[in-house]
Amino acid sequence: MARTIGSHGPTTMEAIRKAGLRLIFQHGYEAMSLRQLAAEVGIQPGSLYNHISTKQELLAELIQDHINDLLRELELALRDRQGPVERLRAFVAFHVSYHMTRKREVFIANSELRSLDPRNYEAVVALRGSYERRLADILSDGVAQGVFDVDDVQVATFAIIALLTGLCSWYRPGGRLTKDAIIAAHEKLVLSGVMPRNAEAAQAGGDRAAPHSG
Amino acid sequence: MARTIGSHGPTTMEAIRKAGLRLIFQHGYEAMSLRQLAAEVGIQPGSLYNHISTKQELLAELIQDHINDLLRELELALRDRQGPVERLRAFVAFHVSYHMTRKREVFIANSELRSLDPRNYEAVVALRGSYERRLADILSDGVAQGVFDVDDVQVATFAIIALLTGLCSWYRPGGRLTKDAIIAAHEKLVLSGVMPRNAEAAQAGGDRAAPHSG
Amino acid sequence: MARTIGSHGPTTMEAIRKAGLRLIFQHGYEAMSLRQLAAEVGIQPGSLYNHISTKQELLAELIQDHINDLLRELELALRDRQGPVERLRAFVAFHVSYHMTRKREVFIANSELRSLDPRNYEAVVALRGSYERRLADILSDGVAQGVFDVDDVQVATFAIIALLTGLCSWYRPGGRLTKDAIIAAHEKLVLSGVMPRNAEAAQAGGDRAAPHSG
Amino acid sequence: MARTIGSHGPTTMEAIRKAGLRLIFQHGYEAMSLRQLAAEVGIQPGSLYNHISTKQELLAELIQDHINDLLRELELALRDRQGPVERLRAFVAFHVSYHMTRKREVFIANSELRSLDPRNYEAVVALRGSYERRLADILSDGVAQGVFDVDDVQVATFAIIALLTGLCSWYRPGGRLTKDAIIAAHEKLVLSGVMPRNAEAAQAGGDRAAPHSG
DNA sequence: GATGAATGAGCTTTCATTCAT
DNA sequence: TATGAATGAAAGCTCATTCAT
Repeated sequence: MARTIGSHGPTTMEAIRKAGLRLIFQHGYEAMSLRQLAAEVGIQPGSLYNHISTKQELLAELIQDHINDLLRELELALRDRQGPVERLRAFVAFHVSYHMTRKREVFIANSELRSLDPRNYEAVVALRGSYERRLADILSDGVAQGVFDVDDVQVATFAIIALLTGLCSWYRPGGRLTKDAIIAAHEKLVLSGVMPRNAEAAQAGGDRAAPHSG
Repeated sequence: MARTIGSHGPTTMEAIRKAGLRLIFQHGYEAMSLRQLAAEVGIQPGSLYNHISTKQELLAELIQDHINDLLRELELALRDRQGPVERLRAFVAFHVSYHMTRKREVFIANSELRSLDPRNYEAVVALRGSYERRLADILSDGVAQGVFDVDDVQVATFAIIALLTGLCSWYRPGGRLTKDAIIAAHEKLVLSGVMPRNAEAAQAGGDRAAPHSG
Repeated sequence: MARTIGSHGPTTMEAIRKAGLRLIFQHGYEAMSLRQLAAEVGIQPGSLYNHISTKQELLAELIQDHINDLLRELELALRDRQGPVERLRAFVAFHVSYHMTRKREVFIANSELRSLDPRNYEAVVALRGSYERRLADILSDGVAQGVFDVDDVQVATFAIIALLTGLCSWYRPGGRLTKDAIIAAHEKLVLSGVMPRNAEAAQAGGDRAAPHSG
Repeated sequence: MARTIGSHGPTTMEAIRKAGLRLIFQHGYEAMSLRQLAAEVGIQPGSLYNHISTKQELLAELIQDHINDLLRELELALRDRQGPVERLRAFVAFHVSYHMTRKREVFIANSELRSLDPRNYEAVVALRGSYERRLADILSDGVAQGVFDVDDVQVATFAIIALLTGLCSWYRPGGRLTKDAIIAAHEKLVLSGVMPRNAEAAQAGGDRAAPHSG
């Protein structure tokens, strides 16, 4: 508990991750220098290497941890949700909500993929693929059951994820809209987008009190 | 093409822009070195400065030119289109089509904004704002006329643009789907997303033979 | 011919080689920093890279050039020399003489071999091998003709080269002995060492049971 | 052997010396990092400092201990040997034998002298001088008694030591020749080299006008 | 005696940029 | 317009060493 100069113990690694997240989000991975990072943390550049093995590995870790969290939490969010409509609604609500609270991780995981070396790149893309597949499966089920009408499930999957992820680039906490309003707006856009017109399919209704609305 | 080594005349600048586009798309602005760029063009690094004034200005020019083109061509695409529905359909078709043919410029203009210095940044963001406003206006009109039903025009604007722009990250020419099929899929997603349910709103019809479909 | 600041043109590379030779001789390759080298030459560290591709390649070049020179000049020194005795004498005189005038190159080529990366190492060792073979051939011929008497040609080859090369570690120009005296002393040692004692001089015999032979 | 990880007690120092010897022999003093050394020993870099005071002092100690051993054992090897010829033979046999069994120490003591700081350097060079003097004395005695014929005792001393020490750079245990054969070969070379050719063997003469003698 | 985290200096190398030729 | 050599700053990383625990 001494904590004399600079930071100590397990705390330092946490500080590095936090500062790294911020700096990469702000300037990009290539543009962030380890000198900057060290200064932010309050240690000497060389001291970073007591905690990370490489700038590249720091990036990989940040991205991989994020994607693992994302997958794990998606699992929780979808547990107990039945039927394509309810599951899609849950997916949207979860995705938007997660992206609002972990904007930086999400942004980095999307925009700095190209800075990963091939080995790390493959690993992350594989994980991301399994996230996308969750949505694709929901859409496929919906199409099969006739509750969704989409020309191409693949295209719709990419489009929906892009739509939802776009949030990161404009959302600021404390903005004009409440979290729930934002979630509701996206739910409506997405659900309308994939449900068949004219039929009264989506009973929608007031019951869609968002998960995560707490 | 032709003029291989030590290329000269007006061609050199064109070669620089082309190579710059490719390299920035591939590696990112920060990660692209002028040495790489010069090598790609077939000249010495110092010779670049006979054509550009700064790495920063090269980026700014590439992005600004792109956004100007985008705006100009959008204008053409919307000319003669009447009514929110038709105009939205035209917007989507134009945006998707443009993004398919100029993927690199689009991607750079989105992802390298943060690398612009403040002066250039402001200029570009302003231009981008006026592009977004075109879509926002269409949506507002549609809401006013009761043909669109969106919770929040601002959110919908961002969402639609993100949805459409996402295309750049997966589209490869010669893929599974034709250009027209991709355009159609996006039109359907977007239009459905913003048109009110139950009413038979979208008169759709065969007339939507896509602009740019040539 | 302007020569404004720092050094220019082909001269710089020559200055780098010269300074490199001196510094590596003095401190060793690992201990010589490119900052030192650049300072010695009168340019910035980064500017070295306009002339060399790598610290490693500089070393390799210095060593390789030396060995090539050595081989080429040995060829000249042996041309027209007939018979093992005369050829051995010429070899010794040449080797000693060369080592006195190019002490630094010789020393580096012997002591910094281990700092070469494998590719360069192989190349240099091969060249060195062909230098050694010249001596081995002379000895073999002499033995075949009965003018030399050595137990093992290989061992003798190594021993003679070591003997002669040892010169580099004590010779200073302007010392107690003239160049010719030094050459003469070495010729005598070597020639005597390999020529048969016509009488029964070394009674050798079983009594030389080695100390430490246990 | 045993005591694998985090080895402690008097053993650790021994492990450090052993590993240090190996690493310095292999990579050179400058190129060996204490991190490498610690890893080899199985402790953390910082822990080395419970055993050594400085990287420099470790080197000095290794070299000094070696030279002291060398001197002590030479004393034993020469005890009871009478007469220049017998003493020279004993010297050669001892030197070769010692160099075959302690190749690494010998090599380091020769090649890393320049890495010693001035104080340590002086001390070691003084010890080495007294080793060389043993040989010089033998040669001088022999010349005085007329059993040796050398042009210059100093040169001969250096040459013989270089010849014998060269062994370290090619000898590998288990090679083509037995230890005794190697010793015999060197004895013959050296003894022949310094003993007078009873006849007019080396006619020396003016004809040895050296190439390069210009 | 060992550890883990820190320091501060230094490393090789790359960078954008300049400029005389 | 192109070149080749230079600059000055900075990059990622390694080093010997220290020291509280």
